[in-house]
Parts: sequence; C-alpha cells; structure tokens
Amino acid sequence: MFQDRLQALLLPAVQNAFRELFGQAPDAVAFQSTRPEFEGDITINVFPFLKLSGKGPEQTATAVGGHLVQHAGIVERFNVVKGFLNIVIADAHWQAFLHEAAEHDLLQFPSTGQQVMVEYASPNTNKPLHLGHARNIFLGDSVGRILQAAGHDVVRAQIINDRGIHICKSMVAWRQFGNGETPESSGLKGDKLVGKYYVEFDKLHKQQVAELEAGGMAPEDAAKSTPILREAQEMLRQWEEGDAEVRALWARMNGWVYDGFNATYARMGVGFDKVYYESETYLLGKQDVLDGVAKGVFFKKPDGSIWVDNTAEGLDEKVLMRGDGTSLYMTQDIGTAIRRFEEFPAMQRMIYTVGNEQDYHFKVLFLILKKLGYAWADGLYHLSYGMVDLPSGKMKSREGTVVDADELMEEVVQEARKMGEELSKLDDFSEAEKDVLYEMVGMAALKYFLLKVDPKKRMLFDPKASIDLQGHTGPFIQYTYARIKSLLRKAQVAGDGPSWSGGTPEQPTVDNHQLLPEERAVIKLLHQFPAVLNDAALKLDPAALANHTYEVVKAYNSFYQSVPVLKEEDAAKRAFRLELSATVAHMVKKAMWCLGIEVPERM
RNA sequence: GAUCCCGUAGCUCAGCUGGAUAGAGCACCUGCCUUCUAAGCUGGUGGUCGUUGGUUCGAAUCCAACCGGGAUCGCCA
Repeated sequence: MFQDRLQALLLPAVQNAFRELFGQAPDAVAFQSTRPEFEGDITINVFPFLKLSGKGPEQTATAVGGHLVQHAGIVERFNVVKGFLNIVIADAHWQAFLHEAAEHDLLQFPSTGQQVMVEYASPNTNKPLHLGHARNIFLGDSVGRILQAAGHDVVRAQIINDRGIHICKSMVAWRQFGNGETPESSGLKGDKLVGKYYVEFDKLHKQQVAELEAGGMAPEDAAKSTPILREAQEMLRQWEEGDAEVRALWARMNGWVYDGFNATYARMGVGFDKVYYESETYLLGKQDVLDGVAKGVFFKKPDGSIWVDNTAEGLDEKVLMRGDGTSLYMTQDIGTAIRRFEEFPAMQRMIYTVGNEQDYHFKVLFLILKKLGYAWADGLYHLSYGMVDLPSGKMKSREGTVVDADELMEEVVQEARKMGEELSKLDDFSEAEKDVLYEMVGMAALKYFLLKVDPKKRMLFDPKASIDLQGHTGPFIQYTYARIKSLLRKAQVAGDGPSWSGGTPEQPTVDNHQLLPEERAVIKLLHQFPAVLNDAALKLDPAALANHTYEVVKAYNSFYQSVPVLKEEDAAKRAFRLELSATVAHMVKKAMWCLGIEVPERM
C-alpha cells in the first residue's frame, strides 16, 4: 500500500507492455533509481526478462520504452544503456505529486487498527542512566513514533527493575554510611545519590575481599563471603518476607531514583503509557511454568527443577524454575508476557528494545511462548541493538568510564550554546528563547548521532563528533528547516502564498513550468519519503528514516543555493518554489518528529 | 569448544530482497558571503568492499571455508 507510488503506477504499464509486445508479463519488476550520470528518473534492468522477450537486452529495453511512451501518460521519454531502460517521468507527474504532498501529511498513514506495545528502557534502580540507556531509550521512542506514523496504535512501556540484590546493596551502604542523607539535604539528584551508595558498597566490598584473601581465603570464595555482601543478601531476604522497615527504606530510596529518572526522561523528551515494576511481576510465571509441565511442554528433573528442551530447535535445554520452586528471570518474563496480552487483548505485537547481549534469552523466551501455544507469540520481537563503545573502548562501570546520560545531555546543549553565541544570529532572542533553542539543537545533535546508525550494529560514540553541528547531523537538518521557515515568513510579508494548483498523480494537469534539475531532485526524494517511512516501520529502523531525511535536506540546500525563490520574478515559479520549500519543511518536520527531534523556527 | 553478530576511504557510517564507473560526513586541499540564515554551497585528494573459493550473464550484496573483532552459552539479571 505504501510502496513507492511511482512504481505502483508504472508496474501495470510495464506488465502491459511486455504482454502486448512479447505475449507474457513478468510478475514483478525491480525498479531502481536512475544513476545520476544518465538521464532519467527511474530505471528498469531488463536482463531478467530476456528469456521472456526472446530478444537482446537493447532491443527488449527499447521496445518496452517505446511502448511506455506511447501508452503510459506519465512516461515522457526514455533512453537505453546496455540492458538498462532509463525512463523520464513527465514533469506534470512530479508537480502533481508535490501538490498532493503539500496538502496532505503523506508521512501519516491511515490507521491500521493494530495495537503494538514497545517496551524500552529497563533500568535498574541502583544507579543513574548512562549512554547505553540513551541509545536504548531514543531507539525505542523513535520506533514507537515511527509505528504511530505508520498508523499503529502504540503503547509505550517501561519495566523498572526495582528489586533485587542491586538495590539492596545501595540500601545497605546508605544505612551504614548515609547519615540520613537525602536528595534535599545533599542537593544530589535522587538517582545519583542512590548510585553514590552503590559505589560505596562496592568499595567496602572490595576492601573486605582483600582482607579475606589476606586471611587465606580463595578469591572466588572471598568475593561471595564479605560481611557487607552477606548483609545485602540478608536484606533481600527480609525484603521478600515483607519486613516493614526494609520495605520502607526500599520504597524511599526507589522514590528518589524515580524522581531522578523522571527528570532525565523529561529532558530526553520521552514518556511512557505503562510502567511495570519488577517488584510486582517477579513472582509471575510460576503457574504458567507448572501448567507447561502438565501439558508436557516442559519437564521436571529429579531435583525438582523445571526445564524446557529446545535441542530440536538447535538451542539447548534451559532451566525455567529452580528445584526449590523459586523463579528465575525467564519464569518472570514468561508470566509478564502472558499478563500483558491479557491486559491488552487487542494487542498483536510486542517489541522488546533490549541490547543484543540478550539475543539468546529472547530467542528462548519466544520459543517457549510459542510452545505453550499462544497465538500472539509470533508477534513478539526482540529489537536488538548493539553496544555503544567509546574511543577508549568498552564502557565499564567498574572502571568509571561510563558516560552519564545527564552529563552527556548537558554537554551537548552547552556546545550548542557555544556555537550559537559564536554565530550570534539571535541578538533579538530573549535568554529564555535562547535556552529553548540551544536545548533543541543540542538534543538534536545527540539523538541524531545515536539514531543515524543501524540499530543492530555496535557503534562507536565519539564525544567530539556527537557535538558536531555540521555535516551529517541533526542540527544541519534543523538549520535547513529554519532557513525554509525564514523564507516562508518573508514570503507572507510579501503577500505571496502557495497559489499553484495541479491535479493528482493519476491525472496530472498539464503545466508549462519545466522543472529545473535541482527542483526535480528534491521532489524525487520527497516522493520516496512515504516508502522510506514504510520501510523504517517494517524494519523498526529509525536510521533508514534519519538517512533519507538527510538526503532530502542536502538536495534542498543545493537547490536553495543555486535557485532563487523569493527573488524569482515569475510569480508562478516563485509560488511553485515556495510550495516546494514548504513541503520540504513539513515533511522534514514530521520525519524528525519520528526521530523524537524537534525543529526550530529560527536558529 | 558451540552458537550468534560484525569486518566498506585515515576516522565514523550508508549501500546488502544480486545489477551500470561502490556513496556520504569528518579530516585534508580548493573556490563562493554588497544577493532569500556560510550551522550553507562548489570542486578535489582518498577504496585489493577482511581473505580465498563457489553460484550467476552480473557479487560489497547470496553460499562455504578461513582470518580478525565482539557477544552469549549460570538453578544471575
């Protein structure tokens, strides 16, 4: 439905040509963009059809091209180079498309009625969010927006790992060294404060390990036997028993963390429709696992532990419940998935945005749910993204090389400010207006930097490059947008407005305005936009959209540089170029919205 | 050891459902602001697409092996 519109128009015409010329039509035709060194808009490679035509490549291409010019209104002319049929599409078609794109939001597809949950951000509550979370969150947020633009009903979900040994470690350390310190008393952001005590825990633990080792204990035993760790484990036990004091401390410290996370999310510009807490879900799944045993899907070992055998599927046996009946991560994930589909009965898909180190876990999880017979299991998807490396190598929390998300955002915004002050184009802006703008520009730099790379690939985060505002960056795109808006403001002052009227792609009106190469290049890229969005939605790949947006903007800048708009004396041409500019602006704005990036009216 | 992912210009990345002479950005060299925002535009330098074989009219793209990097393989999460 949202395949390339031009191809949709051309395909029947091409098939018809083959049928009439050679008596048989191909089922599909692989169209490609014409390479810039040849004349044409779209190209068909006829090599695959030589058997069908029974003629040589040049003859086949020429015959088909001739037929298209005769019978397909939108084909203006053609040329043949080797087996390549280069087709020139009539200006009227491009103009009609532009007119349609100007009047409609072609990057908003009609509702599919399909409900999709996108889960992203699954932080532990013992430490602040870092660069890795940032990639995860921006990716999940963008995928949610892209799916919305593609017409789906999106539910954004977050799962917070609020219980477990990790938070107990922070709690123990705080109780021991905290002296009642709070975010208010210390001025520290809540998540930072709790993270500080996690570090304190680790320091003391290491010290105690060293002491134990000095006392002759084997290193691996020592690491499991420190008094402070024992204390944390005891606290976890008390938590599970529902000890009032422990629960109160736990709730209090997690509360601090949520305030901190929420501040970070707010600056990131992301939000959630549903927040799940592990403390409320960690017991789920036990009954489901037992039911699975009853159904014969799982099996029990002599020690009482429950397993699934995935060897037939090329995987291993996997334990689902401990011998003592306590649950595991997998148990919990099974239960949580089932409950979510009960909670949202209309939901057809659920996307987990989680790093690729958990590829195996999700493979097994999905397989298990399928074996349990849930029809929706086919709608489960692990959006697996690659790790973020630093120029110095891997991020290691132990080595303190983790890039804090808050600090990172502050840094890019400061850089945007520095650049903005240097250029000093905004002398009439108030301080508050400047703050808003620099925030927008800095965040664009960061988000675009993280989103322009194929999500599944491991990526390198170069801090210097991430604050770059030139070239293939978010601010470059924002800048183009702002320039267009400036143009449009001036045009309105001058009393100009889009006044051009055309037809539809199916019935293009005749227009005597001959497109300039620069205009045509921009329109062609705009024309591909909906197909690119569709592709990005199918592949859950914001990078595809990010890269195409850049292509559009680059082509527009080239046009802007060499073709007058407001200075064009011919009113019809001026109106047409304004409409072209306005359309670039609104499509780019929508595409950037899909990436979670805002665009400024001025910069 | 097994399984999975990745290897494209000095650096960071596109391109990968097979198609024409492999593209961007950064960096480096070059030109363009009395003209619609120079956070811009123009030109140039820069490649055995990890290696070898295979499939094909045609391979960066598909297949195999190998080399290099990473991840996972816990009754952890």
